[in-house]
Amino acid sequence: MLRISKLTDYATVILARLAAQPERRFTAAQISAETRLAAPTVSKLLKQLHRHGLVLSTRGLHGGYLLARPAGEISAAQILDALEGPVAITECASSASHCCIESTCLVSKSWQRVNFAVRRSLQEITLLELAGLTASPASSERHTAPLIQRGSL
Amino acid sequence: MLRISKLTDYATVILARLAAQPERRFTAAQISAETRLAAPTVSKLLKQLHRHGLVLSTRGLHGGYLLARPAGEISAAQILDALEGPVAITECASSASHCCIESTCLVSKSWQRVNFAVRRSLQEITLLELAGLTASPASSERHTAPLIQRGSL
DNA sequence: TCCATATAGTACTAAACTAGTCCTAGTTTA
DNA sequence: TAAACTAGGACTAGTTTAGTACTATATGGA
Repeated sequence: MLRISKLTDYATVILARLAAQPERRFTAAQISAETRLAAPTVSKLLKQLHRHGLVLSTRGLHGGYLLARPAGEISAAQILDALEGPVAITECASSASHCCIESTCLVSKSWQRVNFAVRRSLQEITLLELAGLTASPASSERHTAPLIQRGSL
Repeated sequence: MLRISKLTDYATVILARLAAQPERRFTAAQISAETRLAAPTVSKLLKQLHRHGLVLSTRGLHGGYLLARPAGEISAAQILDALEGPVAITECASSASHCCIESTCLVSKSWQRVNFAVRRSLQEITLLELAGLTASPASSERHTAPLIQRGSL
């Protein structure tokens, strides 16, 4: 359940690598070597991350990639959006009319609420945490917000 | 992102139908007719739900299906487990040795924690809520637990 | 100016997964 | 024993995902 694709996982690995040395400019080949991910895949993912504004790129000789923002300002939700797009939790939600009776769509709406709540919490998780770069993870605990408020369901 | 499969969605629709009349015994054909889902699909899903103990079945003439427990005691997590199995959020987590360097696996572990936290909150959501059968949804609000405790990441 | 080294974008292929259907076996009751 | 059910598995078509290849574009140094 709640799977993320391999490519999204790879992208996180790449971003984590960039986050570890925020000032260094990495070529796709370097990242490939240092993460042991296939070079074409790394290239493809970096292009996609660039298109969504998560990394900065420089072309030409001595070109390469750089994190667009500090790792603490990149959320897990942004990474998922860049890689997987705004995919809904159920397919029925977009074209609900042709297959659903009333009770069906009620169910779909509930799943949507679950999805929305999960998204909101993913916005709270930063690349810094995903990459394991937080010095004291417990310090942010007081900012914790309930992911799913059951009353809203 | 965070998709559930069509079949899981259908299963929820079926369970919601059963939950609406907890004492009535439904045949697969009746559920198919009343939910407008294809009969073979409904059959297949009911068998799967039975195998995981979510519904009771009676064979033979006048047989059919019945919710195994009150809707309030069936969680969204149980439904997902029955339909999609204990799938991890990342594939790498199960066989991490052949493709990952140290930083890679750190990332995978973080995703696992996210997954676990999401699961825990899905355990709090009942079929009653998914089916929209709660009289006063706001009444359960005080039981709300944080889905993702950022300190645990 | 030309060439080596980068990224940008797109198109294509193979593999895996999902959804849906069908068939046969087993169970119960009239 | 026949009719009305569920149980289980196998099979197929369609879609999605992962991975690769190719061409175009940009930069900087010899």
